[in-house]
Amino acid sequence: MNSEEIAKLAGVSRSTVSRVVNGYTNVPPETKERVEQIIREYGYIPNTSARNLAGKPSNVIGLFFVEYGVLEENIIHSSPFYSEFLANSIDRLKKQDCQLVVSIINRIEDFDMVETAFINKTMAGCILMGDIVPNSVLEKLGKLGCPTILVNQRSSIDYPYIFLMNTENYKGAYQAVQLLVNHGHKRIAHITGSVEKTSIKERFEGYRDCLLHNQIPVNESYIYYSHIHRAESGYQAVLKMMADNKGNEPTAIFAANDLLAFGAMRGLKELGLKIPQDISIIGYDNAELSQYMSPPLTTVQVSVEKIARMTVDSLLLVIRKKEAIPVYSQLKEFTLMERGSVAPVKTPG
Amino acid sequence: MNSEEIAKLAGVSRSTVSRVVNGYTNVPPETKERVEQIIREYGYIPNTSARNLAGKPSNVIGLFFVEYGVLEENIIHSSPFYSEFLANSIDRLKKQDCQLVVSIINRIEDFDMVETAFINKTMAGCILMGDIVPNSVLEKLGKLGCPTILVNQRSSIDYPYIFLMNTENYKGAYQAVQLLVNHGHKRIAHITGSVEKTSIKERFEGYRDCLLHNQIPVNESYIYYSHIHRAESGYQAVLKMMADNKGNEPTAIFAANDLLAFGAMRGLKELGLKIPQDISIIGYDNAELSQYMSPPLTTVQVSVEKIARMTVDSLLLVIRKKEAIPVYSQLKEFTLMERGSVAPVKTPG
DNA sequence: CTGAAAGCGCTTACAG
DNA sequence: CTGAAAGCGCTTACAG
Repeated sequence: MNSEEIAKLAGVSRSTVSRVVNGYTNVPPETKERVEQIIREYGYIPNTSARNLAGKPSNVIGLFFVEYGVLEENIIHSSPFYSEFLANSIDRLKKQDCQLVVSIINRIEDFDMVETAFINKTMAGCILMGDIVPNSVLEKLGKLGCPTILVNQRSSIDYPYIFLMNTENYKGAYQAVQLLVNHGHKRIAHITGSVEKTSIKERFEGYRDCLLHNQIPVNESYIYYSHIHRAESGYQAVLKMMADNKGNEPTAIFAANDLLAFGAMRGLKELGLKIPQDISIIGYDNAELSQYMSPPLTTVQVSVEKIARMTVDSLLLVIRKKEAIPVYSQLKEFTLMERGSVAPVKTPG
Repeated sequence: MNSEEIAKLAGVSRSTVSRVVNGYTNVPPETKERVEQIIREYGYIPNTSARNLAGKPSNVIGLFFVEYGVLEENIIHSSPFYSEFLANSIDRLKKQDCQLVVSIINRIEDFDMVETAFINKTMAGCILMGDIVPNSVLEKLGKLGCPTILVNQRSSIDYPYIFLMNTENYKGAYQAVQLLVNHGHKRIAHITGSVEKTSIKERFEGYRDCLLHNQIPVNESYIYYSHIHRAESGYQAVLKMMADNKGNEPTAIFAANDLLAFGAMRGLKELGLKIPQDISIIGYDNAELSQYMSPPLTTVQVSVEKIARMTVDSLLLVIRKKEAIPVYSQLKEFTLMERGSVAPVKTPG
């Protein structure tokens, strides 16, 4: 069943069929009605490849998770943020009759997929998140005019179709650490993650600046760098941290995300420490399970649903209007979810 | 840059360019070399829409998560199984130069997407998982000849391009419950999930049969049905279960998945019960976090990586060979991960 | 308001 | 081994 057959059945030309399919206004109501009737009756579906080839824009969006060199691990698990973002994007796109192609970028060469898809007109635009996207890639995308939204990235690149969409990682982290300070903590450790991720870097900066503004020196031996954002890393971090600082152990920990915090909690318990009596801990992301830990984890919540919606809607707007519309670029809201994992310091100083 | 230009540059016809692009053998090495050189030099990328339109099969696979009527909740979170399956599928497909379109099916009508995409030749085949796919849909897909793999579903539908790929839910559950029985438990409760999911139903059957084979009566008031597979449901289930069975509380719980178990553990703790001293609990899936709970959760592990790989590879094979090849249909392996959440019953009987 | 025709960029018999 | 040509199914100026 193709447009030609529909045309014959309706007694019109393919041009007219095309006009009603595309909702053009210059078709008299009766003609339109008749054609639509036939289309429904015969279940005609316009061929996507033919439409694309003839110049219609694609209705597929690409979502690419960037994580360099970690082939066995998988970014989609590295934080609930990613899988939630994915799920929410799909929901949002479905409502707009768009499709989502998902892939993972492990090496710089993998970015070729993105360009290829756009050149091919097989993809109308894309969302990039995770590790830092190099400028060289952004420049290519920018020159191609590929509508692109970078989630939680910084970039000085200035192309009309490339946008940033960020959450308040710095402030969220700052406020989390301030809570610990307010409880009298001074020996506050930080389990940070991959420096390839802007969100993680910003959380680190929030931690550092909060300490400094409170006249608390930043102690390098209280900072543990884990490259993989999984519970196991948090677990290892805590064991190492406590061994390295015998007699001068931190009294509180700020973990760059909940998964790291979960692992850390397990480590602390194994060391015989009680949370929060002996040591306080705060995570980040408000993973669903954070409230099911013992004790429930204090953490920072960001509305993933909202950021996903803003991202998808903005991208679609840019794609459809074919112009560089100002895009919401930051979700300012976040909430410090105070639960049971933070308590006043036992022995101040 | 199109095949015509490449042809001119290489001094051949478009036909020949097409032949080398498609790796046909009837091109002399020197010609082939020359054309490939030009292609590389100019970065020529064959247009996907044109290829599809001209009859080349698409290289995109659809992955559809089926979950009826739960628009706010999201299946991708309902179990780590789904997000892990997704991540592993992407990895596997990337290696084969294929793309993955992901969507969520909430209503029967949404299945139209699947058909449309296949009719359009925009999708070469699909993977369906989650809630039960109705026969009417399978019949349509079967008649269209759409290569389809159903993960963890039962079906009597017999079409040459429709396959099942299952894990051993029945045996896994049976063995989990047997472990409890071996520890002397008789009052064994079950927190089950959506009956729309075959995997959950099979786990229920494994639970039931294990009890029966051990001459333990199946007590309806020990069975709690939760429709949403989240920690919150497990939490609620346990509170209700304990209230409903005052004086005759279960001494062990088998939860249909880890998320439910996590919630249940929290509920038990709030009720002042010690795990495993007062009550034992087993989950299912071996979620990454299960070993970070206190105590670490005993659970059943299935290799998601393996099932994803088998599924993707089989589907690709069917698509490429264009024939109904026998497909691995069941992953027999599973492992009971014994951790700290199970202990002998305190007061037998 | 509407149709004939060109064009999108490929693939694939077909003929040589 | 290779090219000319038809065809895949649309869209869109263009002319009327």
